[in-house]
Amino acid sequence: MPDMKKLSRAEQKARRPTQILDAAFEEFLERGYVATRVEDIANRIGVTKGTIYVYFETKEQLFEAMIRHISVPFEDLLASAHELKGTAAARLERLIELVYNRIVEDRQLRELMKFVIAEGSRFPQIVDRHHEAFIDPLDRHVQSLIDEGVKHGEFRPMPAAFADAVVAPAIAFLVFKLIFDDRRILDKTTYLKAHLDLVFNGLLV
Amino acid sequence: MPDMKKLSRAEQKARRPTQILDAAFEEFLERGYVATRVEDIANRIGVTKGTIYVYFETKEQLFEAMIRHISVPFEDLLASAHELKGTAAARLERLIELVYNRIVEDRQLRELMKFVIAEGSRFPQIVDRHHEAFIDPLDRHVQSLIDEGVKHGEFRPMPAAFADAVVAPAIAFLVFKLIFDDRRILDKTTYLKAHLDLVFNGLLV
Amino acid sequence: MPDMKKLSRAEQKARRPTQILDAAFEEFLERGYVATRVEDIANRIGVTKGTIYVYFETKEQLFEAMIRHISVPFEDLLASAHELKGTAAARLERLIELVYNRIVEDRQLRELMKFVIAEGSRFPQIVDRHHEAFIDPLDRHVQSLIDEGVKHGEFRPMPAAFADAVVAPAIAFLVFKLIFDDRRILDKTTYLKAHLDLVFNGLLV
Amino acid sequence: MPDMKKLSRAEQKARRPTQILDAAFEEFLERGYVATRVEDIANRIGVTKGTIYVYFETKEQLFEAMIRHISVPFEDLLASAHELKGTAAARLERLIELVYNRIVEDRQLRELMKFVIAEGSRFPQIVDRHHEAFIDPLDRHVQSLIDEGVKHGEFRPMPAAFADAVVAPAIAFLVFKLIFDDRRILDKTTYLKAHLDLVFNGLLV
DNA sequence: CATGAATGAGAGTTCATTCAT
DNA sequence: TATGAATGAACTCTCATTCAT
Repeated sequence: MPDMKKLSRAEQKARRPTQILDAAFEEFLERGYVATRVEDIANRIGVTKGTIYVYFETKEQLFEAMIRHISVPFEDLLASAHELKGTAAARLERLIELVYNRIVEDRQLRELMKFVIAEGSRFPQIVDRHHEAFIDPLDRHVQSLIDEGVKHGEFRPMPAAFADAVVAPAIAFLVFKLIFDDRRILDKTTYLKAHLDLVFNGLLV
Repeated sequence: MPDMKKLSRAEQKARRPTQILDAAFEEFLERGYVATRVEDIANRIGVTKGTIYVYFETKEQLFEAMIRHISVPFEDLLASAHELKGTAAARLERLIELVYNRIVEDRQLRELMKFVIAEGSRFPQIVDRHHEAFIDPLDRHVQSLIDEGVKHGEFRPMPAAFADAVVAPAIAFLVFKLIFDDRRILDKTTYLKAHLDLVFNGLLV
Repeated sequence: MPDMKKLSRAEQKARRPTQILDAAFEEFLERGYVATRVEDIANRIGVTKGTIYVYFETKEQLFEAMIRHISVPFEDLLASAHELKGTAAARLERLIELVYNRIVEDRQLRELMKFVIAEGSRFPQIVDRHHEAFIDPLDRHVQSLIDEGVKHGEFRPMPAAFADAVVAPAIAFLVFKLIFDDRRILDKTTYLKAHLDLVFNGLLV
Repeated sequence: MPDMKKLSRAEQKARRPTQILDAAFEEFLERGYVATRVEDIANRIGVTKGTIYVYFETKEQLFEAMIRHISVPFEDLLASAHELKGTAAARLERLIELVYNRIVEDRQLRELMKFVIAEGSRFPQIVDRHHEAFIDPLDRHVQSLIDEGVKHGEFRPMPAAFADAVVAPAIAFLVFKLIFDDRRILDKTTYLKAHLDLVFNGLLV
């Protein structure tokens, strides 16, 4: 029976990096890369500046590590998507739902987009990585569902880049959540319903 | 024949504020609010940093003035939209086209979105102003076109927030242009075609 | 009958220096030499910075000119003192009264002492000039009255530097007025009475 | 035998604040609050400007701390005065002597008066504090000695504010020492003798 | 591993002074 | 004579980074 109450020194030590990265996430988010002080990150977990430098060589490397830390890719989401059964339409609908759920539940995913936009010109790698890890896989999966639907006669033939258009409302939803945060409440259910209705029915009679 | 070679003091002075604001736009864009040095803005137009302070009291006020400077609202675009003739569908299609054109042509509009996201927590006013001046008017106009189309039997009845979903792909297009800038080419025509196809035909057969 | 209402341009011009010096006095007084901005002095008389430099080469020279401007020596006071009649005691009493009156009435004299103390190490000349123009003549005159009184048997023989001690309470009164300005009211009459009583009666029975 | 050559970190640290305050005293004295550069204070003790900010938040707070640092009140002097024996006259004479000694020996006390006059309008607290800690206690003590002397028939009845007049020559002495510093030598003995002679014998035969 | 005193390279801002108008 | 745009040096304060303990 392991003792859960107290962390041994070794465990403590092992958690430090994660602790720092979590604190860094909050601080960098709130103030941006340049305005965040290493000391604020340290204070947030009750250590001093120097301690941060024990684990990370520079503020820049800490930022990059933090980005890697919060970038837990869509793998699981796409894995779930692959396991779906049913028509292409049903599976696409379910996938879109999963994406909305993820956007609402995973704050780090949302804020990662903020870092991509806000710090993208300072840290170009994160832009590329973000595209490779999130946008592109999602796009491909949606496109393959569309292609399948078309092949099976479920969907009509579509122009190029249609997957982008299909996914776009979810992206816009994410961006609005980012911008307005808690200032304006965006209701996921309403938004999702409108999105699905658009995708599956279009506008015309 | 007037002497065109040099600007008189008076002319020079009249141009200074605009000149500074344009330079500020470029610098703030490239490095963000905090990392931009007032001196860089000054250097960009060949003056010294003191000169900036002749026209703007603080870096903060300069930033805010710059944001106002680049926020030329959609008024003209919406005015054009109001003058459109034809069915609701035709007018909606044309409006979406106009929006894409604007996104492609108006770099300042695009980058304004970047400032909203990146500096929104430092300058909350710009978030609200952006919503009032851009998002909201566009949304309302689209919604009124939809309502009209529904009334005339052109469009089927739609769930709430449908206008958001209809506009969303344009927003996503803007955000992608922002993020990838020149790193990845986004073809407006392809994107627009997919968007319109989605809106007017949905996905299903 | 001269037109008093408006100053001609020439008159205007002739007054400028005085106007500037008066404004300089107020500003330098309030903030001290270093913290006073040439622009504040200009604003006070409704002109711009540049105008000050038409009349004075540097801020330093302006300060020095201001000091000279407000240093209207004791000549008249001492002249009045010379015209006094009566016993040495009566004349000394009257002189002390005149000094108190001057301290109370002549704000510039009082504030000159402040400049001497506050800016003395930056402008050593004003220290010397102040001594020569004010302290020393007064001291000498008091000393000569004392000597005369001693010679006539009015006063007992006195140790060296007695004039200083006789004048000292007036100096202290001035300094307190300077320090407390309007924060603590110092009543001239009470103070003067105590001073004269001390000088003419001492403390003992 | 302890190693005297170098101070340990801890010792160094403990001394820093005092070291800084002493250096600040000298610099502020020489140039006044506004003209003193934090860097000069730092250089004086061989550290860099950043170090000052480790111990004091702003130049203003440093100045105020410095004033508190040099304001070691009269408590000991008044305590000594309370222990005096003898007639009221003898005790008053001794008190006046103690005050002169203090003025001559305690440079910080003298210069405090300079700060009160020169920076009083920028730091009004120091004016009040100075009055409460120095002027007022001294005045009260002198007044109580006078009252006692009057009660015992040693002194004749005196008008109001007499204590001020009795103390005034010492204040004037202090102010002159301040103004002329080393430019003009003021001999304490001569001055004190004249002062006591004035107080105890007045001017008249 | 953790600390925090110290550094030093800036960055924002101010202001005396100049000079073309 | 008067203006005020422009300059540039100076000054306060900040903060990533180092290193002795």
